[in-house]
This record gives sequence, C-alpha cells and structure tokens, in this order.
Amino acid sequence: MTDENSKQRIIDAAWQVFVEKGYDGARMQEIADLAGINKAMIYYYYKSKDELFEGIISDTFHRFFTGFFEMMDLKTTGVAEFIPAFVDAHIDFLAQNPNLPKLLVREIHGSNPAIQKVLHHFFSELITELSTKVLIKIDEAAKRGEIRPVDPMQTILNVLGLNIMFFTMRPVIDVFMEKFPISEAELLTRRKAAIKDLLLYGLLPR
Amino acid sequence: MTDENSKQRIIDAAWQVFVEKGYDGARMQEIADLAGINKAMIYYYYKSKDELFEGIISDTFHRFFTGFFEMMDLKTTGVAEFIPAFVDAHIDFLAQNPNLPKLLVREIHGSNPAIQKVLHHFFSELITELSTKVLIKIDEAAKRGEIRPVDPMQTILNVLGLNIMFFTMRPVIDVFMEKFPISEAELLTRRKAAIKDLLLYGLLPR
DNA sequence: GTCTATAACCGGATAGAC
DNA sequence: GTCTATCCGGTTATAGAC
Repeated sequence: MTDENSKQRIIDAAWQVFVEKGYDGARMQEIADLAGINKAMIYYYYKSKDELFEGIISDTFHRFFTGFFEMMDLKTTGVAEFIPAFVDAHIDFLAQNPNLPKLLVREIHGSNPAIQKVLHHFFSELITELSTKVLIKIDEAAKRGEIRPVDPMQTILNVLGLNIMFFTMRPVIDVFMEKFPISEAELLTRRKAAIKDLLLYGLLPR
Repeated sequence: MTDENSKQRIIDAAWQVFVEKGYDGARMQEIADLAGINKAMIYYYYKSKDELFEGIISDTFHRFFTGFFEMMDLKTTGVAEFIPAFVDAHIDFLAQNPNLPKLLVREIHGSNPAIQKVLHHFFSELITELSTKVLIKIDEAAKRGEIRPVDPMQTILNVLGLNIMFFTMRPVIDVFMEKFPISEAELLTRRKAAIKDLLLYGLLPR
C-alpha cells in the first residue's frame, strides 16, 4: 500500500476515469478515490492533470501500437490468407482493449494536445507502415489477379472501419441487440465471421 | 436582433459549441459570446446547462431521424438496387450533417442522461424500423437467391459501419490522407465507390 | 427581453505537517 | 511518501435594474 506502488494505482485509476468520463469530465478527486490514495499524492507524481493525461495516453498508445505492429507481421502467404487472419487478430486485440478506441474516438474530435500528439506521432508511424507494406501488397495482389482491382487505400479504410465500428459504436449496438439477446462471445464470433465473409467474397475475383 | 430571435441564436451557438467542445468542455460564456448575447439570456430561456443540452439534442436528433426514415423509403425494387442507393444517400446525408455522428460518438460512451434518452428513444424506433423492414428484406432476398446467404443483422452493421466510420474517425483519416492529398469531394466519391463496390461484390451471388 | 453584478460552488493545484 | 487543510481561479446560476 506504500512506495511506488501508489504510482501504479494512480495510473490504473486515472486510465479508468479518463475512459469513463473523458478528459474534461474526469475529476482528480475521483481518480484519487479510485486509487485509494489522497488527491495530493497525484500531484506528487504528476504536476498537473494535463501531464497525468499525457503520460498515460502516450504510454498506453505506445504499448498499443507495439502490439499492433506485431499483429501485422502475421506470417501469411497471400492476401486471401492475410485478411481473415488480420480480422481475427485485430478484433481479438480490440476486444481485449475496448477502452482504447473508446477513449480515442471520444477525445479525437477535440483539440487536446496530448491526443493530437498521439494522433500525429503514432498514426504517422502506422501510415508509413501501411503505405510501405500493406498498400503495395494490396496493389500487387490486384495486379497479379489474386484479388479484384480495388482502391488500396479505401480497402484499408474498409477493413479497419468494419473492425473498429463495433467498439466505437458499442452503446448503439447494445441498443440494437436488446431485441436480439445473444452472449458477448457469440456476438464477437458473428461479427468476425460476417466481416471475413464480406471481405473475402468482396475482394476475391469471381 | 431582439425578441425570440435570440433563442434561435442561442440554439445555433450552443449546438456548435457542444459539438466542438463536448458537453463537459462547453462553456456557457462561450455559447453566449458566439450567440452575441449576454450569458444571463441563456438562463432566461433554459434553466440550466443540462436543460439546454437536452433541448438541443432532442430537437436535432428528432430532425435527424425524420430525415433518416425518409431516406430509407427509397423506392427501389431489389436489394441490388437498394444498397448502392442507400449508401449514396446515407453518405451524402452524413456529409451534410457531419457534426451529428461526431457529437454522438463523443457523448455516447459517457452517461449523460440526455444522450441516454436519445439513444433509447430514437434508436429503439430505428431498430423497430430496421427489424420489421430491412432485416426481413435481407432475409427474403437471401432465400430468393438474390443475395448470398448472410447474417442479416451483421450485414446491417457492416453497411452502417462502412458508411459511418468515415465521419467518426475523420481526424484519423485526415492524418492518413496527409500523404495522399486529394480534395474533399474526391475523397467522398472514392469512399462511396469503394463501399458500394465491396458490398455489391460481397453480397451478390457468384 | 436584455443587461450588470454577484452569489455560490466546484475543482485543480499548493503549503506544509508528519 | 503520504496526509490535512486551504487557496484561488473559473463556471454555473441567480438577483435585480432597466
């Protein structure tokens, strides 16, 4: 309950409160309460709410993108094998970190400097990765006739959009599902199946 | 500049500020400044920030869903004609109201009562509409062999997700597009084309 | 209806004891 | 490292003149 242990408790609590309330809605007092420490303790480790947010965001997204890049290194031969493998990995990954897209989509439309930093720093890196590898891979596969001729950039947006929408629109989907109640696991399974089905039939030549 | 005119100015200003800053980030003073009236005037028409938000949200989403339902009444024969027509209409509609998905996705993950109300009131209605008409339409089209056998609910999520992602993830997409600069109109055209292309090839039987 | 002035409160941040 | 007590600026909301 003492020592640097507190710092970790603060980080965990802050992440949780920032996710639930958003940056503007988050209260330092609530973070302190959740961490089970005094509010002043937060200021012992971080000099401001901004710095706390910035620290947590950077750290979290750093770990996120590290995981994401590993995930994209899936060893598969052709696009027809890569796509379903990626969808499964991506959705599983997001299902284990559902708060990430939630927080991102919430803060991204504002002008919070910490988020702008994340956006440009990490996403620029992601785009370089995508454009030097995936974009070309799609283009070549199309020229080879392995997949239909498609707009590579838009195809990436399609895949990412299909995967991520479930997590950014979750509260809406929950309302949808009130009338068709199924388990969380079943819902995820169906979502993955439907995405892979659509993409494979939509991309492979007939 | 006087009379009830002020109320409309307040509504317009409030909508803009709530969209830009989110509920928690919005300041009554900023709304007053933007409306070109005094802060106290807002309290002459609305008794609290909550009530102002609630009023504007309910009103806006009421108009939104009215438009949405009209849009879904597209007179088309089969699914193969309906889908591209819907995608065009939906994206055009969102492009003219980009602040709606922005605000929705921003507030939806919190617990703001006004948003919860919108969510259950309007989306329940939408779901009834979807499940009594679209869901069945997809199911029948599949049985008729007009489209491939697909999970109807997931197909709806796919279509909506592909359309909406562009607006909920816009700041991310802008970062993507920094390296491939094209005009707004061209971007929207490509987005629509790619979605329709994927859906048609992915849903029509081979 | 519209304004000025101000009350009342809240929340981020700090001082300083232990 | 951890706490109590407190400051201080900002924000919602109201009182009351015009």
